[in-house]
Amino acid sequence: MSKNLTSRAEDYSKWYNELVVKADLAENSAVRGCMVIKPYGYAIWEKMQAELDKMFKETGHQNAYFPLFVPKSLFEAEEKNAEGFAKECAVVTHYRLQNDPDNEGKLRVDPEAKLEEELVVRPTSEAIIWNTYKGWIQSYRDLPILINQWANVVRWEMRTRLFLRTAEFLWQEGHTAHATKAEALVEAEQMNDVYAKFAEGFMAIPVIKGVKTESERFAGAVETYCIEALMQDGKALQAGTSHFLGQNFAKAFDVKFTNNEGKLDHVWATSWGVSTRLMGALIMTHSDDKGLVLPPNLAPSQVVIVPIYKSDEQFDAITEKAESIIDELKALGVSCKFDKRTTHRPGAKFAQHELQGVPLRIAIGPKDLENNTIELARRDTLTKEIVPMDGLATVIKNLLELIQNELFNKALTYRDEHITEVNDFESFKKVLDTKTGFISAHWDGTAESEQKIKEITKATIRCIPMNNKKEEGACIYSGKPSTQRVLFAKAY
RNA sequence: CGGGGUGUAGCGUAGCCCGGUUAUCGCGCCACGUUUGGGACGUGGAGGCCGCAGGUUCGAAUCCUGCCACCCCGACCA
Repeated sequence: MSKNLTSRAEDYSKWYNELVVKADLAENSAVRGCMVIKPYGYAIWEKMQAELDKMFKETGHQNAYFPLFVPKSLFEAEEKNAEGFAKECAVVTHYRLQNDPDNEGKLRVDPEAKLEEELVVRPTSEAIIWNTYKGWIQSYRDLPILINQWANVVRWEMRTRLFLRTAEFLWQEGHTAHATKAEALVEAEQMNDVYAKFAEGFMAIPVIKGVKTESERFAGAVETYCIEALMQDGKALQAGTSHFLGQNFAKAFDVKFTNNEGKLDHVWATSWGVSTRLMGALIMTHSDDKGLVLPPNLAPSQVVIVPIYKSDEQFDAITEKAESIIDELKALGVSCKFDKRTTHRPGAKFAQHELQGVPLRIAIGPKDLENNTIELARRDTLTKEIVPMDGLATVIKNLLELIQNELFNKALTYRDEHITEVNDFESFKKVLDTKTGFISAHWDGTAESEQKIKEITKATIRCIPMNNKKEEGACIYSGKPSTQRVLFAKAY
């Protein structure tokens, strides 16, 4: 294992993989395509969960839990949804193993233990949930139902990458039921707004809100809202989606209610989700060649204190100082860890905390004891300064807020510089190959043109931005008339 | 599932073409000592069914056959 990460310029993909493993976020497991999320990575995910969970509850949602398995007959009920996910489903066919008579010490599937009906391991939970909702809804008085679940799902992907695409991943999925179309539409848009606010305000990741084209839409949805982020290598990442499902699932699962006029109608639905993929977005938005850069909101420890000492007396004096700093920070709601390991030298600790993205590092040594100062180092800018002990906690608290804002602004500047307006196909291809990023271009609105552009350039329509400006133009591929520009990019 | 590649210590590797001492080196690991303001140094030590199963041979990490696993490129995708 080499000391330094592969640089982003050298091999972005390699940099990403090394960073995930070396920063101790996650690693590949014995199960193909499935990762082990390690404590440090999971702590970051828990920070995301806590904030999202709070935001869901503030918008009136409750948590519940539905089964991992979906009977095949339920799964296939909503045809488009089933068809969309069929190719990547893990299926349980048996419920028992037995000793293999032909192979001592080995087990085999008991051929006698075949299930009457196969169970699909959920790739998403609409089917089992709507089958359940059928029993919960009779009247408009039972609506709306506003439920979220934190769960794992399985999608049998051909090619996987830590956090970005794994065969099993963690996510939350909201599933709501409404009496009217208008209300469901408001819900779907609201949750997309929640995701955008979370990504930008909490994770410092700028996103573009928009709707998907028909071909990119969630299987079974009428409209898919999304937030799209731009990574440092110029590729787009879908960071969250919120679907207006119309009455598709209500019809498939026969979920009807009596409205306040006494008429029977199908229920209107939404579903929305974000996953551990956000970890990938976090890494690829902020981190650098020295490792992870965490926005203060997401850092398991916002500050780390590294003691530098020669004698036990010095160490004791530093410890006393460190503990008083920790107390003051705690009172201001700032988390701080004292790295008093005796097994590593200061240099090694500096390097490790940089690799793991701790936003601020305090070093206290003999000189600081003498002068009543500390050395304060910023992870994002890699700058250091000597700061007096007096009033330190407030300085740190303000600095953390500043870092949070500056990370967002830096990412926003990069993103905005990488949205290029293009009016012909040659320029389109050139921008994709050289500058990369989002391309704002006219499109004739047909799936054919979209598909051709994808085949030729590998770029897809990431979204049609919300409140998109109407503008007359000609499709960059077909030359046919267009009423608005859409955002293209190569995507993860 | 198509095309290419790789399996040697926890990780990264040399050796393989052309079979022949005790399987190479680095990192990491352990012990002791000296160190500690940017990834410490010295000395000593532990760690290997050379992917698995057959075969050829006096002798196989090396040659042959079969199998397995993983990686990369495509198709698919939160």
